[in-house]
Amino acid sequence: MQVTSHDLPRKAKGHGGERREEILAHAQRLIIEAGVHNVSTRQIAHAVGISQPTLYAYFPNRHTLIGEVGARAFLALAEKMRVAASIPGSSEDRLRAVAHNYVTFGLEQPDAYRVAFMIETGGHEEKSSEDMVLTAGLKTFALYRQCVCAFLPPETTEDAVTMVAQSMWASLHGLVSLLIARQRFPWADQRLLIDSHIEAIAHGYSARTRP
Amino acid sequence: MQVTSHDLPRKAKGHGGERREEILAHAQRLIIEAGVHNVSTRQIAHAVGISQPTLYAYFPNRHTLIGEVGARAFLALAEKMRVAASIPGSSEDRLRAVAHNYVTFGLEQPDAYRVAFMIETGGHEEKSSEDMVLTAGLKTFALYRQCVCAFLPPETTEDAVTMVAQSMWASLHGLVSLLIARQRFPWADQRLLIDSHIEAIAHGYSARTRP
DNA sequence: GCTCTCAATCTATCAGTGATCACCTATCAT
DNA sequence: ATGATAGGTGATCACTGATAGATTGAGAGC
Repeated sequence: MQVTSHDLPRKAKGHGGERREEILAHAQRLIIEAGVHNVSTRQIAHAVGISQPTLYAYFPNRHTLIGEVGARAFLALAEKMRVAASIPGSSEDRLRAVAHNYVTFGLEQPDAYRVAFMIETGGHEEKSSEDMVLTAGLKTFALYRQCVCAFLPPETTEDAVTMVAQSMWASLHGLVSLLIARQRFPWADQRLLIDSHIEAIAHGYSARTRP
Repeated sequence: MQVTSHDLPRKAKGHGGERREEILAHAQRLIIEAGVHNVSTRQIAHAVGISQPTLYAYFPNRHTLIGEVGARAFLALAEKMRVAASIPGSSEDRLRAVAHNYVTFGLEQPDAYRVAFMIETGGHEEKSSEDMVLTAGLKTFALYRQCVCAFLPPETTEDAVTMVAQSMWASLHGLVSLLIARQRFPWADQRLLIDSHIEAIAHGYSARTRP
């Protein structure tokens, strides 16, 4: 739990934004190291080398700060998916690849994933914070939706595409979040489970040629 | 936020268990009313009419107390699924009914569901607490697995049944947890989405007669 | 160079949290 | 009646997120 407290001098006049970035970077690191619930504002401040109240000059509250870290995790996920979305092959292959990268991201960076998806809004719903994650989420979802769109028959309506994409995403999220949150559950062989899950998702919405 | 502080006298000698039940009942109520993160040990104690340290005579820590509330929510969910699992019709109908009741439970009692499924173990993994939820979870899962087993071809191996059941459950959980946690996301029509999701889950693992 | 301004940051402090301690006190078997 | 003990307490600890008000220092204008 050794945290570096460099104690660097204050930022120049117009460069408060840099501090902001530093804070976010350290917050992300600490969260990944120790888990969301085990990181306090004081720890973050100390890691950055500033006093705790200074955080509140950059973020209205802890929730918003964590939320922004989550939003960035979302974008990292989007990047991983974007890579998979541009491999050669059939649209189904790409969909599978995207799904695979999605799951992999969640399992490799469980706390980033947790922050992005499993953060509980305390109920007060402070717009600013929630919107931040929401916007990032929408951006990432749009990317996923595109893959789904290419996978579905061309005559599918926009609304139908959206619905299918949301359904598929939910299925992926369900597996990842459960694997993360319930590690001691007697899961089937993880590799098989993931592959089978992704296969079922693709098959579930493939042309329902019910004779 | 008015809480009843009856201030009833102490329990008789062998009846500490009753207090325990009272605590759990009030904790559940408060959690459902205000959300998991907005309920403190002091609030629970005050609602029951005892002092805060007394809680620690019945539960080793807050996490365990909340965990037990979650475990009970699990059992309530199991009961709802059990009802759906015994309706007449085909095994596929029953599977759908169970899935529907699952989703409904989550949406109607989001905080019970949150406690049961979305509680973050702080990482320290105190066996007692985690096992409690895990045991209840296993019991509920076993029930679901039974429905899945009846739905699958009789020659399916035990391991395969387990895997499919876990995959299906994960899909259901994904939808419920996302609908709960991201209420402001621009979801498709909720009724349609749920029906379509359940349909896709069933179809995803139906006989893959790929010609 | 000097000074003034204001962003950047600090110290001090708040109320509330989970948890622990040493200590009462009512009940019950004897 | 009495002693053991389950049941329950007030005081307190270390820590949390958050706020108020004072202070520092970089840069603009002169």
